[in-house]
Amino acid sequence: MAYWLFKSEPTAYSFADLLAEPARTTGWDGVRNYQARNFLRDQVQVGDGVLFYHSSAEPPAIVGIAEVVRAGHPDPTAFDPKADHYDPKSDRANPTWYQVAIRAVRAIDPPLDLPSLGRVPELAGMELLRKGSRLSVQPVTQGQWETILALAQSKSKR
DNA sequence: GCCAACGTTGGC
DNA sequence: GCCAACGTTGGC
Repeated sequence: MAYWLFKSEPTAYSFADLLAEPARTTGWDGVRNYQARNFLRDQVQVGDGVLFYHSSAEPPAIVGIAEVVRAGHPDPTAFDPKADHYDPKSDRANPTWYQVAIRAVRAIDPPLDLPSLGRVPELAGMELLRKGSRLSVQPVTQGQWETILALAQSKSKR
């Protein structure tokens, strides 16, 4: 059991979009960075926890929790000439790009915005908070995961 | 819109 | 293998 943070620009694909999917599930396609690809292909497992993060948002924030429902498998959009992230160099016999499938668990409301996360001592050292961090699939430690869930719980409006 | 911090490409 | 040029990400 491991934990991850997945980034998405909400104008491209938001947590609300995930909640609106059939079975609240989608293939996490379009990842075209080798370090992120390696995590998706080799390490992300069914049952792992996912923090859903909105980048280039106002403010950038962790907005939901998801779980992995299918481990790494080839990303079909890499083979589709009409897809945004089509990669003519990838082929089905030896795929370059991988995806996993995730299912929404619940929204974090209010979201945990980036400036606030930066003030949490327990999260010092989190990859998301590192200056220049661009990795779109990043590992989260169990301690970071528990801290974030506790923050979400304590601020939750019900 | 700016720009820092990357990652990728390609000449050599 | 080096590294300059270029492209991208993403906070501000």
